[in-house]
Amino acid sequence: MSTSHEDLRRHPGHLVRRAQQVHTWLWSTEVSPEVTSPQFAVLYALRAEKNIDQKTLGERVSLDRSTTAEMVARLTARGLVVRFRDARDARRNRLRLTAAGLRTAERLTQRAVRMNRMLVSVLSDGEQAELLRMLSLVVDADERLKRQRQADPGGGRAEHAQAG
Amino acid sequence: MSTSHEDLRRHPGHLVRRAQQVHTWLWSTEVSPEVTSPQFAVLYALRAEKNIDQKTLGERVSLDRSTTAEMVARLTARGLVVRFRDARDARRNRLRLTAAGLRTAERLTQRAVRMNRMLVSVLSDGEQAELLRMLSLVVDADERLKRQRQADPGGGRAEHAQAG
DNA sequence: AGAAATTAGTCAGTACACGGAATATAGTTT
DNA sequence: AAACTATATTCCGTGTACTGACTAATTTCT
Repeated sequence: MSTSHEDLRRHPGHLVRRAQQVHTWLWSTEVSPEVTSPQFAVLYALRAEKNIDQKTLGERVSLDRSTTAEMVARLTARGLVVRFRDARDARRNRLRLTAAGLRTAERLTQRAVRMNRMLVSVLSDGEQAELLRMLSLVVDADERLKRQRQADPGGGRAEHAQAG
Repeated sequence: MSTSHEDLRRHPGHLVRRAQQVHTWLWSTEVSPEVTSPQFAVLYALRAEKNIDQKTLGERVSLDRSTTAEMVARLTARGLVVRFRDARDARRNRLRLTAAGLRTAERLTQRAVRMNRMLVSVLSDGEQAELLRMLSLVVDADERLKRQRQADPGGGRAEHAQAG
């Protein structure tokens, strides 16, 4: 006991990082080695909404402007997405899936669903639902907190009370 | 509803990625902007075990060889860690915290614990324990699967049955 | 209309993360 | 001892992710 490196493994933050690592690995082996999970998220979002701009896309897939731009550039280079300046508002890049992009999105959706089942397959169905619910709660609450603070830095009452 | 971009937000994998994002942000605002969470993990592991080599360190904090090497290089450059060749086995880099590294590790441990409480503070105490338990189960199972497959590629029975 | 503020995107810099190839050292076989 | 194998690290290339500074276009205010 008390080999204190075990403590770390009980920190939610560290656990989440490890969870993401196994997810990335499972994705590359079970879904696709060439299209990454965030790239798929982009294709998926572009399939759902036609001609959105980069900012909106970033919001949909939870990526900041810089990362979104890079990712779109990569997907464009590979012929899965097209990018063109909006005529009405020349600040915006509008985005659209190519035929190949659409095919890829559809093909990988099946596999992604299967992989996600694998990822949490040690848990019972009830536990899986619980995990999903709790993760959503945590993410939504913290994203809310982040937006709040960024809008009003240093202001407002503390919504996140720390235990203890 | 059926605005299908909401589907993504119910994929465990995607949720885990977002969870890691909010964790990273909360870390930088609540624990330290200059020492990152993975860097802290390294310091923490080095505090627990003296003079371990890079490979062992990587195992403790769940990082691959390349990333471990880079991180150690950064921490060395900042004077938090020292790295020296093992006399008995000249392949190995042995690592040790400096006095400053130890101080940093100890100072940040308090804050890390507090931040982790914040991260999951939308959940009740019971839920937090459940989340921790389930995440650990998922991570351990998938890491086991990964090691298994890497040791014996293509062999063995499928331990992870996919639902459906 | 002109100034000021806002907004979208780019660019540069830093850090995490991984796989494959190359290198060096160590251990094992014959 | 030479040949082979295993191991630890490094190096290279790619991709994700964020911040801050900058540019360009639009909107708002006066």
